[in-house]
Amino acid sequence: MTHHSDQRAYFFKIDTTIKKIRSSLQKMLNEQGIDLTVDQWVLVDHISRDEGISQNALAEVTYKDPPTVTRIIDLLEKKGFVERRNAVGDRRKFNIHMTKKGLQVREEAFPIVAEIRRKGWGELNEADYQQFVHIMDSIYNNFNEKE
Amino acid sequence: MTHHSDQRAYFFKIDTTIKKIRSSLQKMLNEQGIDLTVDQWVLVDHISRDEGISQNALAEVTYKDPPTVTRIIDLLEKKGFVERRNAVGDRRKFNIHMTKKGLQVREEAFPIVAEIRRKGWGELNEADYQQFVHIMDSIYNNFNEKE
DNA sequence: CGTCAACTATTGCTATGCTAACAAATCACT
DNA sequence: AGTGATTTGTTAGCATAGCAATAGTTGACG
Repeated sequence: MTHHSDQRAYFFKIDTTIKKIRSSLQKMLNEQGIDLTVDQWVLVDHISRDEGISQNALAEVTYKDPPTVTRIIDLLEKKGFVERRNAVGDRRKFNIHMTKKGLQVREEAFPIVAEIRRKGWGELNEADYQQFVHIMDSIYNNFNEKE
Repeated sequence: MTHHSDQRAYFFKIDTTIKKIRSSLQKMLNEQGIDLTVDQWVLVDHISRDEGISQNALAEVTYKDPPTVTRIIDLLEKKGFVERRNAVGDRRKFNIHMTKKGLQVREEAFPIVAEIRRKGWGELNEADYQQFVHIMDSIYNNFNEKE
């Protein structure tokens, strides 16, 4: 209790920081007239890097729940950005593919995402990045261990 | 683009880390039979440290939207943990106060929150904390600046 | 004073997250 | 083959988040 300046605040700081990043990115996407939410972008980005991925696999790599993935894919399909194709050999599965329209939106969004990323990281350097990864991974892993 | 190991990942890492902290805390609260969500806890904690605070002020200190605060207070009031009292001299405002029951829940939740906090921070030290604050604040502030 | 601007809280709408329950399909194992 | 367990995706319910719009008050200022 003694030596951590204000250990109490770390949850709060992470929370407000991620909110800020999300809202900045969302605002920028809106301003550019790109019809994607931040989470929809995350899926679009993954799908276009791994065409035909299944929904469960998508859930795993994006750390989202299967129900969440179902709904985001529903929305993306409604917008005509991706399509579900029946997987051969397993009638439970779908393979998710980008449409031409989806690939086009991805091209439009990509530089914006890169810009936000760059802007957020700012003048932080490689050593900061190493420290950052160390701390985040450490916190994350502390919750995977037994008592 | 060259020197940040995988700069692309920092958004993702923050996002998954905060989710992990939240879910661990929520699970612990549930296991102890405490009828609070993480966000409800955040408000309860603030209110009990600042009895009579207004909803807008609560929104500001917790970095939540006024509508979100309205709805969380609704839930807390329904559970009998807090109460809205009309502010003297301004009929638009409410002063939010803890009830006896609310203070009791807070006492139960407090050590759990402290334990989760301790567990998450683990073996990280004071220097890590300084770095952590530096990096998070830096990212946050980078989004408040003009171009 | 009187009007218009600003403030406080609320409501509605959409999206996401988490849990639980479920249907359909597939797998494992006898 | 046949039964039970597992996997895949979906649906439903609740909580949170953000945005827009609004009602009721209060404040500022000519």
